[in-house]
Amino acid sequence: MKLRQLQCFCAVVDADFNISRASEALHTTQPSVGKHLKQMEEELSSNLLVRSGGRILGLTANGEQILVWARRALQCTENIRAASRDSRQAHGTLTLATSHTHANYVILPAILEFTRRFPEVQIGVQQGAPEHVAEMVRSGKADIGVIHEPPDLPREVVAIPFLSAPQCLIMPLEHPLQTEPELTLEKLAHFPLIVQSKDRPQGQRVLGEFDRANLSVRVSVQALDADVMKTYVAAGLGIAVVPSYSFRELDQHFLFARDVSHIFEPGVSAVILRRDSYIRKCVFEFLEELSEGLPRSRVDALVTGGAR
Amino acid sequence: MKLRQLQCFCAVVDADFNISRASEALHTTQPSVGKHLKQMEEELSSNLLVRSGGRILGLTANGEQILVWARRALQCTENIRAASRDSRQAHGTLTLATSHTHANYVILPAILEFTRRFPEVQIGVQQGAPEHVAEMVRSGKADIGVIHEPPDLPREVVAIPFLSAPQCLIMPLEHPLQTEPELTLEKLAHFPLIVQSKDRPQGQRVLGEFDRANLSVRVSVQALDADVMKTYVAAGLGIAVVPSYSFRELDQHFLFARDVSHIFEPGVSAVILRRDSYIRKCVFEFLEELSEGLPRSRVDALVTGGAR
DNA sequence: TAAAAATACTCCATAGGTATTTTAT
DNA sequence: ATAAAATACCTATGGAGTATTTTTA
Repeated sequence: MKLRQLQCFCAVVDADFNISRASEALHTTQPSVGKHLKQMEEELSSNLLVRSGGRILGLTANGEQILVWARRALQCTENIRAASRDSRQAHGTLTLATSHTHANYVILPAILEFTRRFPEVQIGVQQGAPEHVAEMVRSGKADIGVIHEPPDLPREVVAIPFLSAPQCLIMPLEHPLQTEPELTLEKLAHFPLIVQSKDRPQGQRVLGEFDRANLSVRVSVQALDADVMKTYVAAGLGIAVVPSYSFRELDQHFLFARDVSHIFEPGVSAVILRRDSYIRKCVFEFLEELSEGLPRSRVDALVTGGAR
Repeated sequence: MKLRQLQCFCAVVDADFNISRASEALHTTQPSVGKHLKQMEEELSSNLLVRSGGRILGLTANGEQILVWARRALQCTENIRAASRDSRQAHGTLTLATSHTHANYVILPAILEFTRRFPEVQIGVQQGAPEHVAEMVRSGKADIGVIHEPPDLPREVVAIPFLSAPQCLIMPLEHPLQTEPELTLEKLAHFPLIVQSKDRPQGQRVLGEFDRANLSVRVSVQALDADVMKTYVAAGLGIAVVPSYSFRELDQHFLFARDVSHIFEPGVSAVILRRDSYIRKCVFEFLEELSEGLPRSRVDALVTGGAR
């Protein structure tokens, strides 16, 4: 068996069972790919592809199984190359995919410290919705994803929680809730609320709490990140629940914040990493910078088979 | 990169960094292996092996990492071959590794039904201590391991619990505990006890219960399996705690059994499978025969990355 | 008839072998 | 002095390409 055979096999599947197109993708010729396939089937003495005359229609049951292993084998060789590249020079670009809120508050200190220690490594920060972040990590376009308590993730990816932040309620200065002796869900429900869009974990969590208590609440604006929410709250559009880390010293000039961790579950942040991929040294460095709870040993164990 | 290169690299590591011996293991020549290594290092433009003059002393840091991926890649190709072999004919031998007790009681019905449905597949049953069973599965000498609530397992292996059996107390006929209105740990402690050796999960569980209650108990015999325990109990050497499935209709002529599930935790049986290996169709067939709780979908999910 | 796969044939790279030299215990 | 790795050199396989035929949608 040759790696080239596996490569051709996967390429043909990826090219919708068109050998000619697969050969283009591999920068080679149609007869070459065709021969490799034939040879592979011969070596394994079993049919991998369903052929009807001159055309290929799909995979046999056996072909389906083998495709999985072939992909993994190729991924391994990719990882070997990546590991060597990484061992030669620790330069390159570290790509993070995250939410606006995390980019702005949670990972900023890590980025500052990381760039100080490894000025030769460029950092790219991509932003997007949680599913988008997960997809970027899955596809390898990002090295690390950082998001709130992830929804269901593709299995090629692992989430490692590293931060649990209490929630706080923010309101404009002079707001009646500022002096309210004890905050309850009922009391919050009297005021218009600014929340994250319902498809974000943070928005779901907050609205879900009202739902569960059977309280109807008026949502004045759906925003995407804590900064916008803060701006809107300061403008008097309503009150909002945000993770405590997003309320800064400076914000006291416009906003008043009160702890509501007795009402809302803390927001859990997790890093997302691709399984079964080589993870570069600089990724481990960054993770250790991001949180004490992400030492190389733990991350390694979770990404590799360990306590998956 | 060529699979042969990876093969040579792994072989050299396995041969304690002796190229000549590695070449023998690969049924080829020393210059051939040497050239592959050199070429691989060249392609990756990084040193994998620590050389001192003409000798190889060990792996570089990078070599260590790459070894892992190389092994996996080769494992994948092995799985591809296995999958094809399996798809051609579902014959061959299915090897089970298990404890005496499981062999005798738990898996017997599955074996009967399996051999009826697949007479062309031979079944080999190996017996051993739990660690031994796990090792056989790990090394590929057995397809399936079946043991009691496993201790810590090598990570190349997964345990899937599929049976939880209440414990029962067995005693000779006419034994005073037979008419005792309510069984307690204290009352059991008055009689000599026959237990599994302390290094077996079942023995640990039973003795642990007495320990936790700070009760001293006289162990008359340490046996290895439920059959021997039953024989000894019938011979009047003491009482014993065994999984309920090991008490059969026929045993009533010699023994009396009472449920003690309120005192002892149920015994959990699990199948042990190798991770990251191709699993033959007949293995899935057998598992489905063994328990309704082991459908292919679940097993597949656990053995592959899923909820590891 | 057009597009895709199979076939035929050529060429060259290279894997693998033998024989030999170099190097280190 | 011995054992192991590197080097030199040879051979044959097979991988990649071009050109062509076959097949089917």
